[in-house]
Amino acid sequence: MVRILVVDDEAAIRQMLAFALTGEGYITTEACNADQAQDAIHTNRPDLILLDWMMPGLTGVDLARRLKRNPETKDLPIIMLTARGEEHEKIKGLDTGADDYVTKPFSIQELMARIRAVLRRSGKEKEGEILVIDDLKIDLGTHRVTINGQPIELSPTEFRLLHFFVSHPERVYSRSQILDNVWGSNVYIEERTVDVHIRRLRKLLASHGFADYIQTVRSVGYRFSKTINE
Amino acid sequence: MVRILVVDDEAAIRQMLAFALTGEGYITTEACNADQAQDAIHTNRPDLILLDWMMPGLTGVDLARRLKRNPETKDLPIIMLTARGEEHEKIKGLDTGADDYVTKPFSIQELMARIRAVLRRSGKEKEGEILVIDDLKIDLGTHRVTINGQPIELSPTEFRLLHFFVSHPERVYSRSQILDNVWGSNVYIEERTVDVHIRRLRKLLASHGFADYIQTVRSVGYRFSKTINE
DNA sequence: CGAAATATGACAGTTTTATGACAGGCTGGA
DNA sequence: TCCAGCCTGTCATAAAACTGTCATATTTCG
Repeated sequence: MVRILVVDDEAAIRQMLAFALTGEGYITTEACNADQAQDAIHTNRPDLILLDWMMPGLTGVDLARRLKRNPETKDLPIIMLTARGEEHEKIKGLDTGADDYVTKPFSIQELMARIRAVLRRSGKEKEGEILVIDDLKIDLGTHRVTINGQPIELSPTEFRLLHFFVSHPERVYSRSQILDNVWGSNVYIEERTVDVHIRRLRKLLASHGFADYIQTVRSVGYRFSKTINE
Repeated sequence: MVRILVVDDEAAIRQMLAFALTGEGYITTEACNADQAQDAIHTNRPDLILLDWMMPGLTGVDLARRLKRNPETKDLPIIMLTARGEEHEKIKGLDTGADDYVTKPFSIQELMARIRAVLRRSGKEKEGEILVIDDLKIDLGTHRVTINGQPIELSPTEFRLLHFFVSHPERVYSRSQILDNVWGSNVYIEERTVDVHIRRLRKLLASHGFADYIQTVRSVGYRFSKTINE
């Protein structure tokens, strides 16, 4: 489950990118300025950032520099979107810390290729990763979940939800945070729907003896935790 | 538990904001003019102030300046609400000391994003904090309370109440101050209700060997304190 | 002792979450 | 293209959990 944050002040471009990325199986979040972007990065850390070079207010370059300066965010890969007129080479020389550049207008294929390349370089790619918690294993490469060796059949959404929980254990997430992380922002879905998916996931896990890991934190949200609370 | 003070002379706007903020998990207090605001700031220090720029009497700008001049309040982040006609740029130049500006009409999302951004900058964000007093730990990230490692189950209100006490120890609070801080102002609740919640919290803490920390100060209120008084 | 203030236990109304059912959408095949 | 079957988002409803208030004890203090 790779999450991509799209930062661009033009709604049309954001939407186009979101559409294309979603189609490729990425989860997208949008921000229309640097502030919103920072916000999104903190509440819902993406795996990669597509950043428009020109934006009103804090520009993409500034934001990139700032992110690269902060140790907490400096490993977040950034792909900068630049307009043709802006002289690629010159920009590259600016030492913004971006990991790659794409010149508008660009083809979707080209962008996707670069995204994959950057993700591969940053090691964030899904290949080969295996998450383990107790007897639960999530193999991202084969997209397979097993408990104690026994495979479990999960629907796509269940898989993403479990993946999210396993990679963010112990912390409470509100329903809307869960929606953002698992469904991607810019979807409008009833918050209660999260409950339903939680139930489905719980039922599946329970039927394999892996119960009580998804805990309800009343009036806050849910938490995935090994420590059973009494 | 982040508290936000909303200062605006129009009741409708105050209510709308209070509703939206409460929905996001903030505790809100309202004031309809600068005087009330100052009052509220002293009896119930907020973590952030939403301040209308135009108000009868002392305007938002004046109040902001005053707060920023006072060393005790100068670190309180302020977000100024301005009407469109008021020329953003000009206002920014006024050196009011506000930390950010939002132009009316604004979208709730935008406001929330800016609030989070400002809170983040001021380090007041809820994430990751862990409060400790003796063997009592409150982990805001996982929303978990433990005594000596043993988890305690608290209801939402109990959690907020304990959180408030632990972050404001060694000081007496009247029942109405407690109501303001834990329930938010603009709720109409019997003062005696505080007693009941205190009792519930005491009982829970006592059952885990953490008794006598919440002390009754007769005819004044309650105090959370390590130093047991005789 | 008597008034005032606080602690308690019980309770009913609310709020929040869990569940079961369902219909539209989508997918892969026929 | 059409169909069967799986996914999914939403509801209505049931089930829990939480809360605010009261009436009634207890305690405190002059």
